[in-house]
Amino acid sequence: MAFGQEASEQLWQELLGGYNLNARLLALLGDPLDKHGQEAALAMSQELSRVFMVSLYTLKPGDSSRVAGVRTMAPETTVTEGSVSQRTPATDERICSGEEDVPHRKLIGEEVIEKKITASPHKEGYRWKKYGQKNIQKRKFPRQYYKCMYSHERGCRAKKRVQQQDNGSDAHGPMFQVTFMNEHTCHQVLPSQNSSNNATNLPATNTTSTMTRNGAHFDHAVHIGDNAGLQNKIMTCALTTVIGGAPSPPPPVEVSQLSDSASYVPPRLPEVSMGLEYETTVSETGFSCGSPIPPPVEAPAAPSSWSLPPRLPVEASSSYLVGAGNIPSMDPMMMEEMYFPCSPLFSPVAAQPSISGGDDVCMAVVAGRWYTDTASPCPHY
DNA sequence: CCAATTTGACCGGT
DNA sequence: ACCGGTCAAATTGG
Repeated sequence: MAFGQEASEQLWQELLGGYNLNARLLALLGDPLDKHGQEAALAMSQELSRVFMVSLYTLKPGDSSRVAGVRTMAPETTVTEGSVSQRTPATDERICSGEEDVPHRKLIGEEVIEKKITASPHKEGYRWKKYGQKNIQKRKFPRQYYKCMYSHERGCRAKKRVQQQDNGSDAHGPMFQVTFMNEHTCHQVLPSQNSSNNATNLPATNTTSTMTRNGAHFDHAVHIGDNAGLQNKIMTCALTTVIGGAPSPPPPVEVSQLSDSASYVPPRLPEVSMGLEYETTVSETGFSCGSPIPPPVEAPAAPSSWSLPPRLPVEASSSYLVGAGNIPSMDPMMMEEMYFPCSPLFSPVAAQPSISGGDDVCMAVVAGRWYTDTASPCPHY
């Protein structure tokens, strides 16, 4: 299987996100769960399944094309084109965006970072400011334009466009195409960051609401700490376990480790949809707008410089999946059914009615409880 | 009152 | 001239 550098990196990030999410889940399971806790745990578990599925799709020999077709399993599950293929160059935008009918318009100085189809276009972890809305030819719904909240004060050029799919409305609700442009450059430490976002909160339980006082868009927000040392520690442990076949899984990340600036947060937390929105707060080091690109991880080397032992990681890691033996040879469609069976118990859709808050209400998890983001105009989709 | 959103005008590429 | 993207004044809402 030709494994491109981009694909490796995407896989790497996907798995990092999965590992971190599992650490959160473990932390959450450390205490007796109330109803909200169970819901959160279930959502995390489902998201983990998604992470593994996407990763396995990516790894599946000679079947990378299937990856791009991983269909949305839940209203807020995301198909990230960038995660399954190359990042989308602007010149390929039409093809990837389903805008073949729209004359190509060159965006000078705009680099398309990622495109994805999602039911939750505002939960990828950044704060955005809406600066425009436009009816687009042959589009049923207007396109919305956002730029980074820190575009001015930090000169961040990151933008995103949200386009509701004309036919994207399936049983799970409307789907949106989200196009991200330009990397965030707003992750610099902000000395004036208020101290209310401090390290006293806990992860899984140490989340703060994604709502801002003024109701600005604040998507699911796991903010990235910069402690490469901890990342190294975690990843070394994880890989030692996975690749080396250590008898026990890597120790869970200490809650305290996750709760401060040293916390490890995945480069791009897989969209913990299902209403999961985290904001791992950053303390004295200041606030990070959150870059999806992780700081360099020293050990192991970056994905581009190490080769995945073919299939071994998959098989090894699959041991952590309940009932997921022999996955590498499994047909992808079977995998979908395994991880997202249509039963009410496992269906992400059915599993979250109580936490979805309805079609137009954004939810956030704070200390294991669900909060409604009524301030944010969770676009009346 | 302030900050975010809305929306019509404007700009520039095609 | 058309159309998508952006700007900025007006509006809205907490």
